[in-house]
Amino acid sequence: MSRQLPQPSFDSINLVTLLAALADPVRLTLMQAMYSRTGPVDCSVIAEGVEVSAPTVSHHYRVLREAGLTTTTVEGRRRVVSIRYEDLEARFPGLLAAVLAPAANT
Amino acid sequence: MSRQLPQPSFDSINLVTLLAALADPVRLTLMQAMYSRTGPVDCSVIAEGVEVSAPTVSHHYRVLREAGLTTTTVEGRRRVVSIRYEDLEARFPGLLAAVLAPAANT
DNA sequence: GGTTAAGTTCGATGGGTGTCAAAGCATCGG
DNA sequence: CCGATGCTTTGACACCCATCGAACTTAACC
Repeated sequence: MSRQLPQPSFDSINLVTLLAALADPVRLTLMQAMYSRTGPVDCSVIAEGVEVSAPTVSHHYRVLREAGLTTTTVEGRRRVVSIRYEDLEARFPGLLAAVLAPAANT
Repeated sequence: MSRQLPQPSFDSINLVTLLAALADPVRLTLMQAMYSRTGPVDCSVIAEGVEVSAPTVSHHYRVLREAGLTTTTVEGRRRVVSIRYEDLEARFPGLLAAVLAPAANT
């Protein structure tokens, strides 16, 4: 019933690509919003605090997914997104916490 | 005798700018080369493994410095560069280690 | 079926950026 | 003083990227 959008395998997650994906205000905001919650969340909920058009939000979700940061599944008309915690922690230990920690927001 | 090139203050180090600075193959290579050594090192020594022209190397050093990642001092004809360990660790704990750890190179 | 709703894809556009060659600028050595 | 050295600046070029409006796709609902 719910299919998963294509994403890079664990081994093909690239550090430069990952950093480039995080190096954008909108995408960093999305990631921080996901990080402050637990488990998969509806895309539109996460994107609420962001002030860009729908196509732009869609574009940013794609960049995050193709960088290996998130997993997106299609459920009906909606998209559910979640951070790839285990993969990222195994690949680059401590990176998520360092970048997305609330203290980094100041 | 040795003057220091301008760099952002501790408070004005921005996470997005910092990530953008790291999200480049050449600059990441430079940072990793600095990270594997202790203390300030000659710019030209660090840039040995990089296959770009001198102006490009100079450009990348500037980006790193203006992002708050490095400190550069002028000593005669040479430039000596070092990572701002203390500042970065205080500002974004664990970030340097997560990004520049040798394990991330694989 | 027809309609609404949620997201995506498709151009187009404007701004940013990595790269280099050439010229410029201090600095050291003779 | 003069040439060599180490690095920067400038200008130019190609390319990438964030953004949006319009059109499209798919799914829920009456």
